[in-house]
Amino acid sequence: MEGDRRSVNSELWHACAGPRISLPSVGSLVVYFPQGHSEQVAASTLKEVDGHIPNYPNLQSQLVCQLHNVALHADLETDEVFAQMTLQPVNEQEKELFLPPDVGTQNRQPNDFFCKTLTASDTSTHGGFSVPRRAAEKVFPPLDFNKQPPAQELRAKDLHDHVWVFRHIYRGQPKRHLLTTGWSVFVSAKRLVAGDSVLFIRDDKGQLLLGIRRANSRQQTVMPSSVLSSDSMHIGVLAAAAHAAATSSRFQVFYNPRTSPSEFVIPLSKYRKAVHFTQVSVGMRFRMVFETEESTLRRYMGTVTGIGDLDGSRWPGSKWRNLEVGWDESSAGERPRRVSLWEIEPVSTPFLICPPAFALRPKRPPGLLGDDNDLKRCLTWLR
Amino acid sequence: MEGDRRSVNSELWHACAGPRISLPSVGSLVVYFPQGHSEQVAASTLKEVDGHIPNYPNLQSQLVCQLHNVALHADLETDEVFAQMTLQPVNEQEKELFLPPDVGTQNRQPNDFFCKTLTASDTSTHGGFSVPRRAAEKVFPPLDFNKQPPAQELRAKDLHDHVWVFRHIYRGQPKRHLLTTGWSVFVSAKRLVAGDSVLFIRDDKGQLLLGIRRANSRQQTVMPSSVLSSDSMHIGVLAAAAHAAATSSRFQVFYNPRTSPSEFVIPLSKYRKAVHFTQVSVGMRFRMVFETEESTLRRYMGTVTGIGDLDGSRWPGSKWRNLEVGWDESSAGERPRRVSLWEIEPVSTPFLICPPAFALRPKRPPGLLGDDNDLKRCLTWLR
DNA sequence: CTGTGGGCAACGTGCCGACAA
DNA sequence: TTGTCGGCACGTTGCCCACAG
Repeated sequence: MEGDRRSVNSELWHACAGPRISLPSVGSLVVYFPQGHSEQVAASTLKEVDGHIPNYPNLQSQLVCQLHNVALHADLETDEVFAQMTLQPVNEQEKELFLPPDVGTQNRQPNDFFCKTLTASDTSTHGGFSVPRRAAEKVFPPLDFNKQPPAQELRAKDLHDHVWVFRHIYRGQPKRHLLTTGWSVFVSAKRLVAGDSVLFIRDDKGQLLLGIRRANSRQQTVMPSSVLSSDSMHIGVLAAAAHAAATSSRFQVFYNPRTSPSEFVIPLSKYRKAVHFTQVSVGMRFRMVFETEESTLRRYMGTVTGIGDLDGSRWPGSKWRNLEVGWDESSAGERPRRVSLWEIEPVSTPFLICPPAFALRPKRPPGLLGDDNDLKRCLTWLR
Repeated sequence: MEGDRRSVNSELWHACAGPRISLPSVGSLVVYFPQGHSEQVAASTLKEVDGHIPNYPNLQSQLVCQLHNVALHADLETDEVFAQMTLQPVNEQEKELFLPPDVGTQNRQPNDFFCKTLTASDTSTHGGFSVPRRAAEKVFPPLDFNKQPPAQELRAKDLHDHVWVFRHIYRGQPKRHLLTTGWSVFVSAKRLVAGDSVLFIRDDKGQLLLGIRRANSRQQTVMPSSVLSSDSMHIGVLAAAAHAAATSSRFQVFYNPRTSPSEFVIPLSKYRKAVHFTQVSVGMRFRMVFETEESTLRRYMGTVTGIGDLDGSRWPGSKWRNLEVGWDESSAGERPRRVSLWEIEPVSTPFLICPPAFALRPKRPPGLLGDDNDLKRCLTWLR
């Protein structure tokens, strides 16, 4: 077993992972997508899957599994958070025996919590860290304003239980909260640059915790490719899943929320709700949640422009990213061109702005692309 | 293909890899050992193979392959050298068609070359780098001794073609060669500490090259385990080899000379010479080459104490590390307890010091462990 | 011949309020 | 409210030689 590493503080892990990330409950049923896992490997190695990967004809595009264990970890070098999940494929008959009680663990951000994106001044060697007023008042212990200037020593634990000590002072004209002594060693130790974020939490016992989120644009851990060829990694992912499916035995999956393009272990209930109760059709309008540069959530609107296999030769009929989509705002072009059904929230099409002729078309059989002329005319009309 | 990275300078690569490392020639026939490859993964991840790995009954413990390509690389973060080999399993009948012309590429260290282990003074922030006199005279361009003091600017390329600039000066009482300006940025950029080594080469065109060798004791790249479970990595290695063997198709192997406990791609001619022309038996005396702390070669003497499978359940009859050995010098205990036949040089047993009764024992059938009492008495007698 | 340490100058780090966005 | 800057003190870096192993 690889259980010799201790799990890290769950609240801090989720704060570092960001508001969009939730993990399925231990014991519940989930759907595991080898394709998604492979995409995470591709994102980590910067190598796409090429033609050398053998087919695993007995490996389905999705495996219903029981989630036996979730361990939360953080990379020792980079502090990147990741989750180690123990999965076990379940047989068809077992699937109906027990349905999971809920959809996901609490992914709510802690209450006494703040997250600030670092400025050039925060990360320069010239000075310290400027703490937003409200943040300092919410999560730091109150200062003694009788002292001149008011100051105290802060101690905060990171994901590895390393304690960082900062001098917290309230000074300047106008007055502001600053972290001075101790700040620069933290910045250089964690190799923070302007654009990265720092977050502080006050937990139940009043202890301070702190974590970091690197800027979305920054390359996360570029897997040192010196150990294993990316081919072998992709094969390893598929062969491990195929072996587990064939023998109904447990296997290990590492999920990197901030590297992986999408979650690939989905609560079964969420999956079923999306697949069985959503009438998806070309032209359907939907919303989808993304994390902004400022680490907040934002919904973007889009339209389904096609339904079909992402990789028809290897994974025919897979539900993984089988929806082609377009986005209303063409400006920020970092949004995916393909999504999966469970990632989106359908929006009841406002009949007012779309002629009934298009909106009421009979649903096309899934997996088949129809003539897109109608759709194009509709979209043009919408502009 | 993963050929988008450029190969690095071969001479410099071999200098960094060390004198013990040689690579098979491109085009030649080699023997590939999945077990050895797996051991490299274990060394990189610090995770031993556990029981969760499926068996690949169709995968032999050794594959005869043609070596189609060798690309020399270096890790961008750590400068660790590694080789990417393209292998293709060959059929039984093909094996005899062409025998490789030679045993290995030139692994001789370059002529105009020196390697110095860094002292505390070399790596401290207090000063520069003290260049051994002979080394400076052999590889650096000659100084103009009319100048007072004699000094010049040195430019040297590393494995990534990054140019480092140093001020080379000859001063002090007594006079000595020093690198001053530019040295400390190099030390901190490469994260060198006392005990690591730096090497300089003057190539054919008079250009200076430089590289590093980290101290043997220092942990090399600890694979950030956040991407792939070590189980999946081991499975990936085995499944990739099994697939290639089944389809006679090419596959990629990454060899890390300084991380891997042993080479696992061996020239076929070397393998055959060792296996067919060596009468191995318990009690046999041999020598084996190791790299010392000072980056030089040294031979150690040992005795074969047993012959048998390293992993009888998974790899029965494998020649990989099937010799159990003891070493004459018990002091330095970092030498392996098991070796493979092609790693050692048999020494004709001096009959003078061992009673003929032991030395002339009939050879035991390989793979079977005999009664060790005779051997033990012999070894005791030798002390 | 070369590793370490004292002396000393130059430079960078880091704390302060001023100012403005 | 908070990001950046000039001012300034102090600690570190880095070049020099002396000395000794």
